[in-house]
Amino acid sequence: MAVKREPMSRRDRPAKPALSRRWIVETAVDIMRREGLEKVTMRRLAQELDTGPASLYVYVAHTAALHAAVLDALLGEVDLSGDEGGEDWREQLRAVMRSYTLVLFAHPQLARSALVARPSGENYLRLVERALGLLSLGGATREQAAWGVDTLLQSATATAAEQSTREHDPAATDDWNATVRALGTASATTHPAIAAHMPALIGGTPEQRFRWGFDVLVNGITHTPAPAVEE
Amino acid sequence: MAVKREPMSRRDRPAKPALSRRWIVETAVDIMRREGLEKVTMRRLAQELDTGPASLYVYVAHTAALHAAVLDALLGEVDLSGDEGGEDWREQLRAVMRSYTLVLFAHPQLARSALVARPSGENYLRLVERALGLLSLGGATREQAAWGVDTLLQSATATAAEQSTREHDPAATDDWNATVRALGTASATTHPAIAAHMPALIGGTPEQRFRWGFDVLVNGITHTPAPAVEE
DNA sequence: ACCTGAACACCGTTCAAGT
DNA sequence: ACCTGAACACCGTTCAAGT
Repeated sequence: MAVKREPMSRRDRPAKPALSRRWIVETAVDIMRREGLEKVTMRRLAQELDTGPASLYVYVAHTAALHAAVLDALLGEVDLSGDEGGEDWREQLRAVMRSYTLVLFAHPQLARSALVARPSGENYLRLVERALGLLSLGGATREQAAWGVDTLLQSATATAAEQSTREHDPAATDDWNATVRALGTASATTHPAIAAHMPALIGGTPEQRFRWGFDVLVNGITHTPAPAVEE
Repeated sequence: MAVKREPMSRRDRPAKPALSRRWIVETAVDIMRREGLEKVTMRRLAQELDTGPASLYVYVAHTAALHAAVLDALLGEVDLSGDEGGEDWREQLRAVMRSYTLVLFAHPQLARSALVARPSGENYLRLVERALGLLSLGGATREQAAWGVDTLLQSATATAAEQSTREHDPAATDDWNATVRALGTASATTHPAIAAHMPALIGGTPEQRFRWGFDVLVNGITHTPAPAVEE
């Protein structure tokens, strides 16, 4: 007996889920993992979702908001435990910041969008919460901790945005080479200080730079008095 | 008697100068001042120069390089004297960094492009030269000065990139509002540290933040030992 | 060497019209 | 309320062909 069945076409592949913000963002993350953030466009995403670009605007205000949502999803990968750091608040904070930096390094173009559109998703809040707690443990005042978290995250984000571009964008590599060349050929007579600082200006391993940059900020944050902010 | 004359059309307005990198960049700066960096596109620029976009590629490798050239031109406006600062190296450096920050704040979208494509023009070199000199005066080692300049410029640039977006881009204002709202509504039970740091997290005048941020970095840079970089 | 027209392969966003 | 087709107004970059 033939079984009565629905027309097959709809069942050949997993049914196309109804449009929803959640599903849109998941698909966007997918495209980013496979092809990079520059392919996460409204048009391309719509195509992947089997609809027209106009449909997305019901759930996403504009492209920047889409990228911000992708970023927050990625921040879910940050290890907030600070486990490697042991008991010391400073080492734990270092581990958290290292994890944050690594996530951004692994997804290059995202760091850039974080500088432009400050994230505000759940994973971002968790990260801020954790960093505030660790700085407080280290004896930072309320203002020092609050502004310090800002500075730490901004610095890590900016570093990732700079470095990442260099690694993945051929054009940006040119720019970096141009900078190195420009610094290198600055003559000792016209730019004596540059010449005198030369090996250091372009040297240092990424790990050395990360460690020093982190220590600079934490030392500065905990030792520089901040004015009180009123309610 | 009728005077014999050339066809007028060519003389009605200042003769169209021959294409040259110099003239291209000047025109680009012009468009940016009038309409913002987002209008400085290859196509728009070519139109302004009365030619086709393809012609520009003889002088400019790609759009990012064009924006980098515009940025370097703008950096000519930075006051390197540090005059307001008096005799103290620290106050002079603060004045220089303040001037740099103000230039970027005045030309918002440029800061963003500086983070992506590191500048390497003459004006950028002068700025680095000056900052290195002042940090050395303050007793920084070669490594501290070299890496410190990087950090100072990066921090100022990132701050401008963040703030500037908020001021000029309506969408970015939304994002900032979203962040403030997200931080503000983080409940005391799920995010106690955020709640505890609340007025400070989003508070402080730009001037307070600038001063504190600068002091954090300078204190950190001069007090944090850096490993030696070999030749 | 320098310049160009034309083409290729894309974008974001809006809006009137449909369900 | 949600979804869509179609349009508007743009992009960057390449390349064969010209001067």
